[in-house]
Amino acid sequence: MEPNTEEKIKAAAARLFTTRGFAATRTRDIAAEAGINLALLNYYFRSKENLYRIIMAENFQVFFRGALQIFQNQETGVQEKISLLVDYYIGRLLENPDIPSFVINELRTNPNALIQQAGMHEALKDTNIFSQISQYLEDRGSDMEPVHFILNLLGMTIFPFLAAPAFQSALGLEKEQFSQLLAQRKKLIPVWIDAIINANSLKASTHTS
Amino acid sequence: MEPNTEEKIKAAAARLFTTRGFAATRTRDIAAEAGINLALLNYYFRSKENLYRIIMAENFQVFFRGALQIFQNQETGVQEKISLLVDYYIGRLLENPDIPSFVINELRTNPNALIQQAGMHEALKDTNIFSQISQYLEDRGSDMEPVHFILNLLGMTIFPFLAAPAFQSALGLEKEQFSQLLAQRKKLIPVWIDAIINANSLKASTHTS
DNA sequence: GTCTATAGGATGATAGAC
DNA sequence: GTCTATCATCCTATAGAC
Repeated sequence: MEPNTEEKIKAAAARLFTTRGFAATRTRDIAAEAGINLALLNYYFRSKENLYRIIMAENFQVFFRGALQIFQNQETGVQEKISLLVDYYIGRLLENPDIPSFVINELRTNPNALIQQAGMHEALKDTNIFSQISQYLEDRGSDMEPVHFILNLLGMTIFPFLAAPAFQSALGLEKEQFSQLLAQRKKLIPVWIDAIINANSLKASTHTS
Repeated sequence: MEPNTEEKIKAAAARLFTTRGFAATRTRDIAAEAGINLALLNYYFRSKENLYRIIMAENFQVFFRGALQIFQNQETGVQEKISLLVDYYIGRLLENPDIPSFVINELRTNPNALIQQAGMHEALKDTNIFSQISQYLEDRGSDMEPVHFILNLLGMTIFPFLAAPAFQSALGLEKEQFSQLLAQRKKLIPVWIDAIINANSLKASTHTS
C-alpha cells in the first residue's frame, strides 16, 4: 500500500542521509525526494537533527544487532557463528551497500554517541563475544589476540563494501558484477579465517613440541 | 620556520576537511584554525571548492602513489611487495589515521573524479598489479581470484583504521594502545595472507591428486 | 494534516581601504 | 598581502490560513 507521510519522509531521509551525510543533505531535498511539503518535515520530526538521529540509530541497529544476536545463541559454536555472521552481514549489506561508509563516517565524528545509543556496552558484556572468541582460539592452539581476529573478520567482510566504488571504477566493473563477487565471499571468508587460525596454531605447536 | 599564509591555510583546511568532510567544514572555521583572515582564503584559493580539490588530490596521492611505486619495482617479488605494502600503509596511516575514512567518503560521493585525478587508470595498467598477483597465485597453486586477494590484503590493512573509533570506544582503549595494536599488524598480516593462499592451494592439490 | 509565506540566521564570496 | 564591512544566497524552522 501507499506509505503514509511519516514513513515517506523517513525513507527519503534514510536514502539521502546515508549517501550524503548530515551536513550535505538539505531538508528541501528530503521533502522533494519524499514528495511532500517542506513544512511537514518539521511537523512530524520537529527538526532535521532529530530526524537524523532516528535514521542513524536504525542504521546502526542493522549493523550491530544482528551480530549480537548471533553471538547470544548458546546452541552454536564459534566456528558456526562466524559463518552465520559473514552470511548475515554480506546479505544485509548487499541490500544496503551504503550503510558501512555511513556508519564509519558517523563513528569518526561522534563515536560515543552511537555506541551508547545502540546500547553496545551492555550488549557486549552480556554476549561476551570476546571471551567466546578468546576461548575458541585457545582451544585451537592459536596465540592470536582476539582483537586481531575480529579486525580480520570484519575487515574481510565489510571493507569490500567500503572500497566498492573505487574497485568498480578502477576495474571497470558493473555494480551487478561486483555484487556477485561479494556474494562469493560468504563461503570463502570462513575458510580463510580458518586458515589464519591454523597458521598461528601450527607455529605454536612447533614451539611446544 | 613559520609557514607562510598559503601553507597555513592548506594545513588547516587539510585537518578540517579530512575530519569533517566538505559540507560540514565552514570557511570561517578554516580561517580561525589557520589563524588568518577569512578574506585571505579566497584571495589565495579563489573558492572553498577549489581549496578542497587541492587537499583531496594530495590525500588521495598519499593513499595510492606509494602502493603503485612498490609494485613498479621489478627487482622484488610479490611476496616481498606485500610486506612492503603493508608496512608502508600502516606506517603512513598511523601518522594520518583520518585519511581512509576521508577517501572512502569521497569515493562514495564522487568515485570517478578521484580515480581520474590521481591518474589511476594509466598507472594501474603500467604497473600491472593484477597480472603480477595473478601469476603469483598461479605459481603457488592457488585458485583464488586476484580481486579477492587484494580485497583481503587491503581489508586487513586499512579496515582497522576505519573501525578505530568504534573499537576504541567499545573496548575502552586509549588511542595510543590501539596504535600499538595496529603496528603489530605490520608483521602479522603478511603471515596471514600467506596462510590464506596455502589454504587455497591445499584444496587445489587434493582436487588434482 | 497540509499548504504558503516568511522570519531569522549562517555561509561563501567580494569590494574597497590600508 | 591583509584587513573590515557587507552583499547575496541559501538554509532551517515556524506562523498562520485552510
